[in-house]
Amino acid sequence: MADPDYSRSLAFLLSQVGAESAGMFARRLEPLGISPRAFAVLSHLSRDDGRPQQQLADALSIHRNVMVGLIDQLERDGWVRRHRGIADRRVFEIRLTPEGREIAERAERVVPALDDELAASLTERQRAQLTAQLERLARALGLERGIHPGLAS
Amino acid sequence: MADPDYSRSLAFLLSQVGAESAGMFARRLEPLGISPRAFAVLSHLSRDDGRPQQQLADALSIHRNVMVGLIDQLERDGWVRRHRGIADRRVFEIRLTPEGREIAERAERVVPALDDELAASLTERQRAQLTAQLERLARALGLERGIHPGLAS
DNA sequence: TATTGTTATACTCTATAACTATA
DNA sequence: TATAGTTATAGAGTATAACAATA
Repeated sequence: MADPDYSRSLAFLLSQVGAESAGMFARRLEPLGISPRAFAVLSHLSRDDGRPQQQLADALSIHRNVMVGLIDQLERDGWVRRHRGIADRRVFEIRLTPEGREIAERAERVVPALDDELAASLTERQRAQLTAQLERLARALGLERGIHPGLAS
Repeated sequence: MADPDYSRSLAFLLSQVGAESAGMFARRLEPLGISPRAFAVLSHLSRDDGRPQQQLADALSIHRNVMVGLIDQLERDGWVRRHRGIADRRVFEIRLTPEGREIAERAERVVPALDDELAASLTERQRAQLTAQLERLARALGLERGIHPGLAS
């Protein structure tokens, strides 16, 4: 039987390769005991520590109800702690622990390693072209830097 | 606050743009009343009608237990029918109805239309390069033509 | 014994709404 | 009244195992 017509389509290839890339990323995070969503939170905090839960949820397009369980898990793992806000006593500021900062750094090293692995079949020039075109595409589609639609809820 | 380092990574961009492409595809199928999985089944049948459920499941990497509900729905919609196999009376051969063949053709037209929309911000040359590199990447990653890892179960 | 299709069960996710404490 | 965080509930989806019919 012939290959389906759509198997060479841009939409299908983007979706197919993207799902595989997301899967590879999740599998490489698994030994560290963190989910892709937990990665997003840890990485965000490592650049901007002490954000309230609500702001974290907004920034990552994750529903605040879901954020509760995420932070619960990260707190259980000892990577973040909730600190009651002083100016506004309704909020919990989320701060990385030293262990949390370390796991965030380890997790972020997964990204360039995976990039190299993904690009192994491409020349340096092809890799740079592909990255640039994907970024142009992301902007044209209205996707924001660092916000993954697959994590939204 | 600065953009995260990973926002320009190949892995992140592939995953980000891929998830958006998959979402756009699903939203464009929705008015036709079919899910991405139903699309995969209909499209497969339009090229190779009358396959048993088990072979459909294998070909699309969808678990046979899930295939039962999928075929139930397609049958309820009037787009396929189960025919008891003659040579092997255990199997149900799945055949498109005339209405099913028509909806399959309409659904398949969604793909080139979405491709054009996705590529609107690229030159013809860039689009061809991007498609070629994604296809090379898909083969290098061991992905098979027309098999979407996100549909697997 | 193995395979096809099916069903039942439990488990995970998620969406929605409602609650509390603060503002 | 509105907002931050939380909890409860129900619904969708999925994985696992087991079943009947046939090979």
